[in-house]
Amino acid sequence: MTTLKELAKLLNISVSTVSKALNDSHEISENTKRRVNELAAKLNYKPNRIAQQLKTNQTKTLGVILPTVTNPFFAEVLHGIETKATDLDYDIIVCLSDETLLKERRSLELLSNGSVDGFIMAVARESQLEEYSEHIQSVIDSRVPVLMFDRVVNEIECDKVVVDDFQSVYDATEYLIKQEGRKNILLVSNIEELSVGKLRISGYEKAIADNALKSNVLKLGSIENVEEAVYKCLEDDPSIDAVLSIDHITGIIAINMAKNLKRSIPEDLSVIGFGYEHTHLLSSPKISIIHQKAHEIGAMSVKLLVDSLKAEEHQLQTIVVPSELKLGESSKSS
Amino acid sequence: MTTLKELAKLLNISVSTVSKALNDSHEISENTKRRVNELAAKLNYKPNRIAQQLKTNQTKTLGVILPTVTNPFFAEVLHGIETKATDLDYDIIVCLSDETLLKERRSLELLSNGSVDGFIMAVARESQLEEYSEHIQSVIDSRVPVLMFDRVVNEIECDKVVVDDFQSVYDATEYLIKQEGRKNILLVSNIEELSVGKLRISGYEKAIADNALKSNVLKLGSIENVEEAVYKCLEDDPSIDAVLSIDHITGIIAINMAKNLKRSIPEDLSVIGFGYEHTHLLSSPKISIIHQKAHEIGAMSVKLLVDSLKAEEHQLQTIVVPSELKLGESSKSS
DNA sequence: TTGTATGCGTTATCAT
DNA sequence: ATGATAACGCATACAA
Repeated sequence: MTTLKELAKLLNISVSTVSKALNDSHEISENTKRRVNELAAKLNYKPNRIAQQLKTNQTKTLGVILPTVTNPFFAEVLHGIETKATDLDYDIIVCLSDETLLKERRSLELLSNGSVDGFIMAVARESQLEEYSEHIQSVIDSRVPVLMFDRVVNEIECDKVVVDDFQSVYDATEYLIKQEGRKNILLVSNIEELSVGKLRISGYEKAIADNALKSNVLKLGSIENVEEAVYKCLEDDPSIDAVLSIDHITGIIAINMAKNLKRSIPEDLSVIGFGYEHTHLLSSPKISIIHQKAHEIGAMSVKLLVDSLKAEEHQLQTIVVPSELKLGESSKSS
Repeated sequence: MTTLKELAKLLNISVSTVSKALNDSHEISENTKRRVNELAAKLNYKPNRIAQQLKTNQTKTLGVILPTVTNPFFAEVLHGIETKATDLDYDIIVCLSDETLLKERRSLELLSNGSVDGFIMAVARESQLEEYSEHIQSVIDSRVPVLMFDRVVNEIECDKVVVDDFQSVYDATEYLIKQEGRKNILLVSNIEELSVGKLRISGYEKAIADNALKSNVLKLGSIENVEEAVYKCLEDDPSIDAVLSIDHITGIIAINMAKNLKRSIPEDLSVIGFGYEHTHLLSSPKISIIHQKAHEIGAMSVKLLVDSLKAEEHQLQTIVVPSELKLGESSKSS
């Protein structure tokens, strides 16, 4: 790697002159600038990023801690984060907690030594179950800003970007009832123990209660054979006329099982699930989804965090990114 | 952030004594070590990573450049990379090229200024189509090691980790012919223009030729309505008794379309696709897949790159990670 | 217009 | 056993 010192020596001028020339300082003569820039270009000089970071005491890097990246929701959030960060001239260091408290904690500790200017994170499943968050508070106390998205800890005061979990499911349930005249809506879930799962189920329960219907919830979080469970549930109760899945997988399974049971979709049975960019491609008929704007969630998170990094006075915010009901072929259009 | 200097001042000793004490140097008295360590713990001192990087001239960070992360293959590779890197005490900076040459090039340039000790990358679709790779060669020339996985540029000399694309598809085709007695195998693809796509198709063609059968290839790369195209193809030719998809999506579509056409799977029609961890969950019957060991590919890549970083003399290698045919319910067991 | 000196936080070498 | 000094590469306040 070429350094300022090398350029200076080759040109027989001082390091600071070279530095100023490269930064186009008005103190430097055009002639010198030209000479410096030519040599720099020739030797492919690039200012050493590490040295700059040490000097300016900022890394222009964000720490991103995700529970997993094989879940398409988080994959798409990551895409949004990466795109916006690149836009704003930030790098991202990515850590995966694998849904464990241990790795989440370790990553936070390891990176809060000046490696990053701030964190964007969604809390690991285990951390949520154990309701443990001291490791996160500790980072904030050490004055490294943290932004939480999707899965958040209410007790911690920090910027947050969340989905309208309650409302979107409430609305979808209302849609099935009011627009499609469904009476027996089965809610299917494999994430009932997560904060977002609870909110979504509440949205469903509220809509069901508001319409004086009977709640019907199938929790699959700890079940081995999900397909079989869904199949049996549908088989046992032929009066079920709609399935509302609150995750990105059980909705598709419900469609497949319903077809195996010879139920017509959407005539006999409507199916709505949660989904992302290409979810609908994977089912026939194409599944209707509550589309979480995952990309946008990621982008918003970066924007909010970087804004707070720049501002000296910052008001903590919680931004709600509304979801959108995207009708496919697995439910009737109104 | 607490620094050595602050500790030194509080303890009325010199910076270098503090540094040595914290590094458990034998030159320092036990008593001093104790005092220093206690204060350091109390103030939550952590050595500034950036300063260490500048000093040692290594970042312990790898640049990871992926075409996309919403494709489950790359998501799982990323998981493998992250896990192994954490293991070996490396961080990863992740960039997404979005399949474009522009972003790939930009990321490479931006990070080859001392930000990372080496790169792990899969070439963007656009770079492959345009057969442009000077930006990669240029990084290597500047003495920053690059490792390519999956989608590689043959002309560039560097470490590589690849899948047995040709062989795995050859074997799967043979399996359909020999074990299941299939005669009219339709190959379905939406990645025929990529290096890996070409290799996979060659594997198929070879097996077909070796068995004196008729080749039947459906290329969907630029098609709008994939479902319709697959449906029509199956409808038009009832003699098709097997589908071999070389990507992770068209196999599932083929199953759905075949069911719509009332073909029995696997009695009338076998389906084999490419897949990853949870692919089989998304179809009924569960799809048989050529399972690319994506996680392992990521882990191997990190190991190979880090090894080369440590060695002063390094022999370039190309490692082939064999795939595994995992039978689901969409093909007959032998 | 150019050059000198200083400091970012750490570590290593060389005194004391 | 402890401390002073230099160095990593860069940027900037200050001198010349």
